[in-house]
Amino acid sequence: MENSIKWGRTRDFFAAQLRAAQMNIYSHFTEWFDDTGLSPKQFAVLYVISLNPEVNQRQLANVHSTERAAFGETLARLEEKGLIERKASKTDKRAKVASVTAKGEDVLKRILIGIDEQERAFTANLNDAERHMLLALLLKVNMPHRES
Amino acid sequence: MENSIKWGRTRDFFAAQLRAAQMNIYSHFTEWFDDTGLSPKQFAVLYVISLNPEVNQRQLANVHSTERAAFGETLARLEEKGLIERKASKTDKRAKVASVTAKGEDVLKRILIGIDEQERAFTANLNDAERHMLLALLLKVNMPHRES
DNA sequence: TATTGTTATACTCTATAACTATA
DNA sequence: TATAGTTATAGAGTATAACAATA
Repeated sequence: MENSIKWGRTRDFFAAQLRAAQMNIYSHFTEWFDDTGLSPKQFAVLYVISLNPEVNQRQLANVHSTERAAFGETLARLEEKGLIERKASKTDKRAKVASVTAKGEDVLKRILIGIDEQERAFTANLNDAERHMLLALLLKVNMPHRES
Repeated sequence: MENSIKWGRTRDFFAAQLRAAQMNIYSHFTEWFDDTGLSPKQFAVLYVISLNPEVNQRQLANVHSTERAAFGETLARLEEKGLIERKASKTDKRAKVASVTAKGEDVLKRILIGIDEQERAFTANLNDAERHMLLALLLKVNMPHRES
């Protein structure tokens, strides 16, 4: 019964395979780093803030291809967890700059120590050459390209 | 200023690149097929239903790796749009089977006609060999593998 | 006038738990 | 007892529009 499902061309569609891969890595990541309570996006945001402590919210939102309004919510969640702090920019009173707290640095460090192993485990079906190829192809796809 | 953002290892992480790719194709798909009002997932669900009109909701949910409760909501949205119908199974009074309406078939047809062009446009940075390679690698990653 | 961040609003997707009808 | 589907609840993520403060 379960085996009689017809898939048609489902497996040929990038949209479907990318979505499946993204859901899988989301689950894998949150399970692997369960103690931190962070999602892949929250980790990425925390990581970029730690590298750019003087950057304002709009710039951070741009980096993560997210609207200002939605991105403010993401930052609010990180702030509620005590992982970042926000304060007014010294040079522009409209802007806020975020910085990672000591607790945030600790969480970040734990993920950075484990992330390579986590990603290798996630891509356990691939050998090293395939792993590098997949990452390179994803980067290439994600590069901005001319509108058709 | 915008250019001084430090990315660190962000571009090395599968989690970040898969998430970016999935967001990009979601935007591209919904823009390309704006007149249908469907998301990639809704299209995939509609497509699988059209191929498997006698399959119940639990089986459909399994195909799409979604919990029964959440999947019921997805079907409810398709039903509200008049693209599918649900009726009780003849063989199991607990179960429901979904089928695509005439309107649903029309929407599905429009997407299926354009999907190859849409996916080629989305992967405009890749040549044919790279495109096939990317899809093959995604399929391989998405294959179930042993727990470590 | 334009920009930064916020608030309000809305929709999709995800999950868990408890419920009902049936098997 | 177990299963199919629903409802209730919660949270993350996404987006648009309107607003106050500032540039």
